[in-house]
Amino acid sequence: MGDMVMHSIETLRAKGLRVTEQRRAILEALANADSPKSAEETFSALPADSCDLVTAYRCLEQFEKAGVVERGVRENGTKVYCLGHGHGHHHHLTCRKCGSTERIDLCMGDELEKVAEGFGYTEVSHVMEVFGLCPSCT
Amino acid sequence: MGDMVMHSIETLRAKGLRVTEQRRAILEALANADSPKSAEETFSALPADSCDLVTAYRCLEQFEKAGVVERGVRENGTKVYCLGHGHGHHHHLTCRKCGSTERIDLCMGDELEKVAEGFGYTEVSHVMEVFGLCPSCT
DNA sequence: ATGAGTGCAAATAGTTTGCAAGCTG
DNA sequence: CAGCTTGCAAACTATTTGCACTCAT
Repeated sequence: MGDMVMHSIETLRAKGLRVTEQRRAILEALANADSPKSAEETFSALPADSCDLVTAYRCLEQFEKAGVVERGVRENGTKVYCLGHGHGHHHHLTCRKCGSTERIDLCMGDELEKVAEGFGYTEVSHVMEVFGLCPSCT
Repeated sequence: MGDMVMHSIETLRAKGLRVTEQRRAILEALANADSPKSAEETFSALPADSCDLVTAYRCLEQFEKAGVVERGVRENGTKVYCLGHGHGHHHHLTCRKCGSTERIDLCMGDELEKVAEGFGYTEVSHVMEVFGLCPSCT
């Protein structure tokens, strides 16, 4: 089990959440993923019968609240998750056709926060996804 | 009827799309909106019996393909549309609680495109939404 | 006239909820 | 042992599709 997963588990405990086999499996799956995954995708990446799909949805939601995963949105609106700790906040470039992704470290979170504060907004967060056609799909 | 709507109608014609009463109504509704609207919201903003909800979905989709509206995604994944404000690609800051929005002109489209091209990607587009708690909801 | 566009009904996809039973701390 | 978690079924929301009919060009 990677550092990522162990650290996430610590965080869960620290927040009073329980650590079950299902949650471990989901964290493992996310840790092994090279791109953000939807609940369904995370679920299919799990060893057979690890848990119910509904549980995947519920855990991912909890994980997000606990801050161990970051949530994004695909071009079509599906929510996607990826383990955040250690990776830092980042974004993804996704191929519209084949779905392959690249990590993008470019982010203007700070600027956004500044602008938002200018409007008097607090607890600012943002979601950004970049899409295109990858070399092999062009 | 505003310039916005007229210009959009021109564009539709130019792309070989037909101009119906329903489409005019939808364009009007978007023109009067001060923030991006979902298909359902656009539909409810229409004068009674302007058209079917399904038609709203279909038109918005066509409008996006034709380039007369820009599409975004809410934090929860619902798709939203707005008339390209005088062409300026821009983003929105949305209050998580009351839904009010502010326009944000900050955008790093160019940088993104450059990065994406570095990966060999073409036809790059991006979606970004910023969320927070507005002054009155804090 | 002819094919794009529309309405209505019904199907999907993604996600959420209710409730009884199971397991963690 | 209390109550967070899970599984299963069912409900829901947002969106899409099939088909016959209508209307813009």
